[in-house]
Amino acid sequence: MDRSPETTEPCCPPVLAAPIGVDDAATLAAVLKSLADPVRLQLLSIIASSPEGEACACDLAGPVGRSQPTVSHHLTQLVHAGILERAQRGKWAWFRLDQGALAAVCAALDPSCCPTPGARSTTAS
Amino acid sequence: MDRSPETTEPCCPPVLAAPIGVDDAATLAAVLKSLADPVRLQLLSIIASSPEGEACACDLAGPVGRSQPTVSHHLTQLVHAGILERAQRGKWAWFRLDQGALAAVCAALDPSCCPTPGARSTTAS
DNA sequence: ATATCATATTGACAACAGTCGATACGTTCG
DNA sequence: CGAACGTATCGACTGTTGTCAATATGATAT
Repeated sequence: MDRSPETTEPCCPPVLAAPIGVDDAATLAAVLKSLADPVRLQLLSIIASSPEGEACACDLAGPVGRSQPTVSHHLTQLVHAGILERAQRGKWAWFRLDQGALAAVCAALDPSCCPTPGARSTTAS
Repeated sequence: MDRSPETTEPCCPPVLAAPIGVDDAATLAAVLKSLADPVRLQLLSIIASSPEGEACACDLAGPVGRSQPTVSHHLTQLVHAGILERAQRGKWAWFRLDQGALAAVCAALDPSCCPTPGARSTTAS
C-alpha cells in the first residue's frame, strides 16, 4: 500500500488532550510496539545515523548481534509499521528512516512538545 | 516518589543522532513497551484529560472495559515505568501523569521535533 | 546456465505479556 | 470489633513475540 508523501501525518489524536477511542489506541499502540524493542531501536539508530541516512541490511546484523533472519524480521516489522522505508538496490536492501512517522508518534504522545500543523483537528486533511 | 521538575531531560540519548548502545536501547524500549498497549494508552488518555489531571482507579475499570485486577496491573506498570504517579487518598488510589516522562520519550525519539536544551537537531538530508 | 551472494520466508521453540477469578490487604464507617 | 468497600497480589491460562536453523527466493557475475 502506498504511503502519503512528506506530509507529517499524526497517526492518532493526541493522547493527553481527550480520551482516545479503542481504535485510535490500538493504532498508536501498534506503532509504539514496533518501537518498543531494543534491537529495533538499535537498528533505527544505526540507520538514521548512517552517512546518507540509509543503511544496507548487510551491515546491520553484526552491530546488533543477531542472526540475519532475526534482523530481517525486525526490519520488516519496522517497514510494516511505517517507520522505515525499504529500497532494493541490486541485491542489497537499503533502509532509511521515515522521519515523519516518528514525528507523528511524538505528536500523538505530546503535542505540546511537537507543534505539528493539523495535529489539533481530529481529522486533519 | 520523587519526580523530576520541569527539566525536560531525555530518558536516553536521541535515537536518530548516533548509534545507541544496548543499554540505552533497553532503557528506552522498556518505557516504550509500557506505552505500547491499547488499554494503557486509554488509561493515560483518560487520566490526562481528567478535570484535575488526575483520576481515581475506581473510575478507570469501566471505560476501558477490563477487570479491576487487570486495570490495577496496567496502572502499576505505568507507575513503574515512570509515566504515572500514584497517590493514595483515603482508600482510593489517584493517578496523575508525569508529563516530563512523555516529553523525555519524545525527545529521545525525535529531538528535532522536541527542542530540548542541549539537543541540537542536525537535520541532515 | 550455474555458482555465488544477499535477503526473505518457514517452522519451531522459549519467554513474555495480557487477562481474569479468587483472595488478601488496608482503610473507613457503624 | 466487624462489616463494607477499594485496591493489590496470586495463580493459572492463553496469545503474542523474539530468536534461530534450515530453506527458499531473487539478483549478479562468471
